[in-house]
Amino acid sequence: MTQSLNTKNALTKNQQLVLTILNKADMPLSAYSILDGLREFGFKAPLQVYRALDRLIELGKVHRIESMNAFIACEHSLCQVSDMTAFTICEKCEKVSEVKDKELSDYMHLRAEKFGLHAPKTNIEFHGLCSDCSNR
Amino acid sequence: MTQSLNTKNALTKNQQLVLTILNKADMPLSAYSILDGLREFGFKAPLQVYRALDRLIELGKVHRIESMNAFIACEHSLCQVSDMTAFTICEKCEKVSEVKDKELSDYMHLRAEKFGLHAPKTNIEFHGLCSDCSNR
DNA sequence: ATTGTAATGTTATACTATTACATCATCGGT
DNA sequence: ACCGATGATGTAATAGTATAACATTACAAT
Repeated sequence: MTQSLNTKNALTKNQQLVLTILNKADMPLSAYSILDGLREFGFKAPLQVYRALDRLIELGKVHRIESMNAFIACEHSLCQVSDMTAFTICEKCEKVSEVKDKELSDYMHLRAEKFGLHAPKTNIEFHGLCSDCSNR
Repeated sequence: MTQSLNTKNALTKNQQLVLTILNKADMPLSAYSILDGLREFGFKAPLQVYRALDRLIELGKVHRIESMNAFIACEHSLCQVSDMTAFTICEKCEKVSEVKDKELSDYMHLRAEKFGLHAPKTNIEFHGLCSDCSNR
């Protein structure tokens, strides 16, 4: 049996295109700016973007920045699915950085269970001034 | 001098209406469902809702549930402005509860500074199964 | 009374996301 | 090789969320 184009983890063409444009960007992109960026590769409708994003998020390769309605490529590891994501967001320059912090992640997991929540997936968004902006 | 209708903290009529409908609801409401609920009180346009929400959020009386594009009244205290908000969100019954946890809040503040973020405002959204739903 | 400020009203428009349905490709079993 | 199931894709239409721009009103301070 030949390997399926999409057994479990391989990305489809559309997913690959969306991931590539997100990896190139150094900031979160909106779904529609991804669409515009991919028109030259044949994208024509928002759904093509949203479908790819859904899958990439499921795989942990992309995260959604909830407070911005925008999407960013995972900066960490081999994109394993994690139960916690955290981001710092500068209110001035809008720089977004993903935070990976095992201690924070463990702490959050404990907290969530303390609150009676099972199988938690936690998202944290820190809004403030990044060090560059606060030094100016 | 008579007290201004809106010196510093008093709410305007529109703000009061929006806050009231949110207090009555036991779940987050979208801006447009707030609008619909307030048509009988003369609301006609989304902006009336969004403007009131902006102010109420500024005052800490309302929070935005980022992952739902919806709004919920603050359940705590005298609605003082806090630098951290946290919510548990059940993926099954969609119940949303605000969490107030001084230890968590302090911890987050330390973390944010460790990440080099100044004047942080942090939002946490815990997604999972609430105890009711996970017991079924 | 005049004026500055904030709140409001109103229309139009921009931005974000999903539904619905048609088509195509691939895989597994016969 | 055929068939049917499944998943990916394409496309159009529509639903849902949020803001821009500008006109108007209310009120308190001078």
